[in-house]
Amino acid sequence: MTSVPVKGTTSGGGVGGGSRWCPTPEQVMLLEGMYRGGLKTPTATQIQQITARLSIYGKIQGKNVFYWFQNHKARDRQKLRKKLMALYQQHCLYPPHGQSFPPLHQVRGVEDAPSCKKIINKWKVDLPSYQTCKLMCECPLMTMMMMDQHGTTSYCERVPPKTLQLFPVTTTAVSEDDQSSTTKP
Amino acid sequence: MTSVPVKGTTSGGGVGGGSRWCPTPEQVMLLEGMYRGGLKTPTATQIQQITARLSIYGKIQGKNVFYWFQNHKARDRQKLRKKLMALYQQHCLYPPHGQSFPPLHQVRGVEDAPSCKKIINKWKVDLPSYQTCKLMCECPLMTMMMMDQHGTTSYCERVPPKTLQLFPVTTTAVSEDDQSSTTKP
DNA sequence: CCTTTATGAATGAATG
DNA sequence: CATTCATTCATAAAGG
Repeated sequence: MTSVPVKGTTSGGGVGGGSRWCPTPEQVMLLEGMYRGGLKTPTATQIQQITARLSIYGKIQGKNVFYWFQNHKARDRQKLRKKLMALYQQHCLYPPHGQSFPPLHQVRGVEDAPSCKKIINKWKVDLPSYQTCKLMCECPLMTMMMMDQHGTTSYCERVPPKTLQLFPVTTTAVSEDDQSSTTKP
Repeated sequence: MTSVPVKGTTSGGGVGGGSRWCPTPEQVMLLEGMYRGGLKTPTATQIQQITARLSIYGKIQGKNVFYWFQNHKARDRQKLRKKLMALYQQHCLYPPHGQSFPPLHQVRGVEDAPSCKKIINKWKVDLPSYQTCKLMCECPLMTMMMMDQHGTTSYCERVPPKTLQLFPVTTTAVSEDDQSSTTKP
């Protein structure tokens, strides 16, 4: 697997410093290692240390590390949430009467679009995504869907490992994953 | 990061599966309809529903819908911004002092910072590019440039026309450098 | 062929 | 934290 672009141009190399941080493969690798290792939300101190250590591979700032973890975790959860939602819909929420799906209606062209604002509200008829997720997370279904979500989920954070570990985090071929979309070559 | 496809070219062994999502005309039509109808940023739930509905026209996944809206809006905005910029330059308002332009998003400076939770405040030395745009969008000039897009631009969203200065001259130095102790948890 | 354009995808950076 | 924005990357299609 070829690695990331690594491209020599643009920022990465630490040009005048106008662009955004472009992590080197080494940095990414290390960051991911830490993340998988369980570090999900580094403290200020940790961020500093990490920054220092990674700086030997390329220009990097504390905020980069900070954001990296923020984003990584967020996207991780986001994916999870989406899957849950999909499953949830597919399993529990059938349309009231076997009809297609309730909320969405043909929003044809602009012509008669009934005051956009309305539409938006119309669609907004969903339940708070966050709460929904929370609730759903408590439902056993979660187990199912976690199945294909590789075991990036580590122990630390929140509840102490004591509780339980749904799956043996066998460090499967992490990466790639995604919604199994169109298997990337 | 988790991936780094980089797939050289055509997956040799990759199943004929397919690379990325290729929306069918029907899907595109519906998506555009919704977009024009006012839906610019669907919620997670909406994405799921849309996905379900569009799936009868062809293979599609939640993330595709998500990205579609994301990109569509972004590009829409980008074009708008460009036009505005052009008009802006061509007409009135020259930079206060022969300087170039108000950097739409020049983030710079901000050196590393140790603080944790509040790190953000530390590097928060840039100017709000988004707001700038917003302000610009509210300027009457907008009307002009919208001309050639026919009604594609939905009439909803944002605030109603109002007269106001094009640019925030409030560049009040943010030199506030007091960092006292920032009691960090 | 090689550039240019359009667009799906990914991710760094913010904001609230 | 969840969401959103801006940029950038990777490709496929279109045009010279």
